[in-house]
Amino acid sequence: MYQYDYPHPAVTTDIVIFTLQDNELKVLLIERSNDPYQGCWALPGGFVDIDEGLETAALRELKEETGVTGVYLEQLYTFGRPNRDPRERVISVAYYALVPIDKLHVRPDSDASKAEWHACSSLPDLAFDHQQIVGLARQRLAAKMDYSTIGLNFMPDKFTLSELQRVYEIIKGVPLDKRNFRKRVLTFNGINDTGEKRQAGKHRPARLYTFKSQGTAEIIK
Amino acid sequence: MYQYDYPHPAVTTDIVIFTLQDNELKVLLIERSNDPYQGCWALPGGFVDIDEGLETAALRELKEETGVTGVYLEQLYTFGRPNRDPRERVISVAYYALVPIDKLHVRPDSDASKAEWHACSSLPDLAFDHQQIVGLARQRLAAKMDYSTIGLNFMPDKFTLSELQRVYEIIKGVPLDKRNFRKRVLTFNGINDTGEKRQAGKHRPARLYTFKSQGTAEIIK
DNA sequence: GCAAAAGTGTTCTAGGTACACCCATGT
DNA sequence: ACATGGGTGTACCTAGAACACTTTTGC
Repeated sequence: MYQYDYPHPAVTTDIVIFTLQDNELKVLLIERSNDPYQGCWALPGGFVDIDEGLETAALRELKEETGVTGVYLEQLYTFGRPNRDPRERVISVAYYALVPIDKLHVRPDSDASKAEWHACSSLPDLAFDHQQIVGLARQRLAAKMDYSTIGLNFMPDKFTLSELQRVYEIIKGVPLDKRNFRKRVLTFNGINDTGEKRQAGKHRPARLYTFKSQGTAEIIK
Repeated sequence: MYQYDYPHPAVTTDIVIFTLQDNELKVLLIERSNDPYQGCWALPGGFVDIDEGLETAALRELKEETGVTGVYLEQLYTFGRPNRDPRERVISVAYYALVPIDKLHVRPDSDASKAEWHACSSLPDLAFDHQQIVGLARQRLAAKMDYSTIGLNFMPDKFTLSELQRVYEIIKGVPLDKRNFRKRVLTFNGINDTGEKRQAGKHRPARLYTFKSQGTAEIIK
């Protein structure tokens, strides 16, 4: 039992974990095994330990839910509307993370009966105010695609420029011109030509590039 | 006495209140009358009531400290490093506000022995991690000046274009071209010519303009 | 008539957009 | 030889930057 002179809220982190799969932007959702909202889909997250930093808590959740580390993580917003949780006053510090396509090894932990990737374009009803959290995260992601290198964090260690262009097209939802796209990304010198090529199908092999600073998002322009 | 099965952190809001005075960007600081950091300068702020929204709490602090309402307020970031407060685990949701030059009627409340405006260029040592909070707020403000109408929230109800230009020059720290500046702000149709003029000194009177949507920051460009 | 801030257009430059063809490979 | 995606250059257009003089007022 822990006692305080004044009532204290509980503090959680919720984390919006994005990835790209099958040409779609997806978020990781867990099916809640406990009340409230039992059986309902929700964002991974949980209570912040009393001696644990906020980002540390988010990284812990991320690792527990997807097994990945060293990815792009950013604080999104703090949600604290009274009654957003029926149990007690809960203030949630939301984070969002970008997980490269090749790094995900989802292994749901004990709290969740299952964890699954859901396309952003057709999300189920979500517990609490998680719909709103996902919405804000998508908005932030889309905005940052324009003026930062955030998109590179979706890429595996080695990737082709066509793959990268596809990522931008999916998130922005518009087709891009190949020549202009290449001009722009090659002007920015944060990606390197590995010298290697990858053969995929009956056509010319593509050059492979790497992103120098995985896990970061530099502001450009 | 309030009891919980698991330890709960305390949650506060701290608020960085900016204004412009004497051609300088200033922040409102209070001198702490209680431990910890008694006698030290700190940001206004305080505990979030158990049934109070986060923004509501910030607005309450703002009103208590400066007596102003209806100004631009935005959530900045949530600071939660363990031990940032020596008393107990305290997670602080930081907000920042822009108060127009003519609206401020600072009246320190009981918590603070005094409240004073301090120039950002020469801040005293601050309590807790408040130096860091002010730093982040300044950074955000400077960035938003470039791509939003946030700067208009520093203006009184009626203002001249020269006054507005001066505001931008102070915050960006660089002189601006008068013709280009006027072209840009007049292209954006969120400010209106009142038709009135103001005589100030031995020179031609200046047109007075108003900002249509006080308390907001539209993204432009 | 002079000091002091208000007000007003044009030219130049750079970055973004639009656009079409050849190349390397597998079958 | 043909189908498939990889790779490359130029012309145009528009938004931002640089730049100097006239106007209105008070003293």
